[in-house]
Amino acid sequence: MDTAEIARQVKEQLIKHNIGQRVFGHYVLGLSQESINGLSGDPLASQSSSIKAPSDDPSGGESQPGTPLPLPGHTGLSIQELVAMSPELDTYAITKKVKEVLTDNNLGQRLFGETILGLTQGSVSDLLARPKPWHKLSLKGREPFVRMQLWLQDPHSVEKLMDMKRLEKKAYMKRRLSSLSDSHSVDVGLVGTDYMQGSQSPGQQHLKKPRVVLGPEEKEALKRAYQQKPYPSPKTIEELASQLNLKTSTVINWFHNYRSRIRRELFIEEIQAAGGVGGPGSDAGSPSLRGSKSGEGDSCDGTESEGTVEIRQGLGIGLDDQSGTCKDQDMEAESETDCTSSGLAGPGSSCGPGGLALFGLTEASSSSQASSTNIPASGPARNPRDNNLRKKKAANLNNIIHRLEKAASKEDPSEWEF
DNA sequence: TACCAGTCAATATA
DNA sequence: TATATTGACTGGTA
Repeated sequence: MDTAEIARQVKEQLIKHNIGQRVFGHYVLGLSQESINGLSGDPLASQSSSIKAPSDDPSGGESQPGTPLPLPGHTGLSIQELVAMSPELDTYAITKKVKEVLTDNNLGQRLFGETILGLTQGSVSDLLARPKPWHKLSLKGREPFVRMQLWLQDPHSVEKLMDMKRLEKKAYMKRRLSSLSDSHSVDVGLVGTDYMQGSQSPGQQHLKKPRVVLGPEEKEALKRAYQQKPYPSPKTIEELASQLNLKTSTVINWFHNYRSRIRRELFIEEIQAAGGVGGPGSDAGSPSLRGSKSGEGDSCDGTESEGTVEIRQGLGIGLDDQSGTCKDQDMEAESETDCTSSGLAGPGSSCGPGGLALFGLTEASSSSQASSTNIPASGPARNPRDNNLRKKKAANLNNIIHRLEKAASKEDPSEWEF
């Protein structure tokens, strides 16, 4: 888009919603008012590539993230550079602190997400509740944590967010007033939740696909299928889909999501078991360890699965084995055991720095989060969660042993499979 | 091509 | 109303 056009539209929006250039410049672009005034070139190009061009008014209440605040004190560096330069961060401690600050100051996840992180409320909720350990994150995944860290370090962070909150409220009230006085006015540009609730054009409306909501029976069946085979063959997927009256893409998506969320839950379990107190993971609705767990430690051929009979009887599906790769178990075994149980960690090992701990507990955090996540060789279980973890780890160890044995039976090391 | 990480956004729940 | 959950999607990687 033409930069002059962008500038023109931004100007229009600022006037329309009574937002000063100073505020806009400070919060959105990290520039002074004079700089904003003189903008005729490409104001957004100087921002990090991850910082999307403002598509809306930050105080407009629209549920559209993408315009995080400038990085305090680091305006010369892009977020990617900061992430790349960042030392290992304790993501759990960061999210804990952020949650505290937000709660203490009565600041919402939506506002925080949209202004500070450039993420939606749901993503923020997810991040805060289930932070992945630093070393498990990609560069992109680290970005929000760096932003959070910088935000926490900024002495005026709360103050700025409060300002944003006030601005939002003001803009909202203004809209309310104007919509009351002119019920015919069509303000689709910045209508916030109104937009979400259906003020789109009819064209947009009919493009929207209704969200699929899986029923408890369907979920249960899928979980059982997962226990049988975390990586079902196309044939199994087809069968599951037809039995459950779902689209195959829905089944595929469900398996992807479930695998990924289970993996993430394991990180949380590990962190908590390692010393994190309370915090995330105490939820009961996550895909974590309630009935899906057997899939993780089971041998690849599913011999330990408890769902076999049920799924076959319940769905009439013969789960074929040919294409199951056991990759999920492999990965989870890696993430849980490869650093602790043997020398299996390869080039892509997920061990923390120096092989200190399993889930990337930073040196800083490892002191507070116990010395490691290693499986205790023995000792009484402290609570059911510990038992659960122990079981999982034992299952994963079995898996590793199983594969080691398989590997050992091959003479040529190049044939070894891990 | 299959899988994953990360995210959105609709919906459910507190 | 704020937060949590989750199906779907995008883009990257092996």
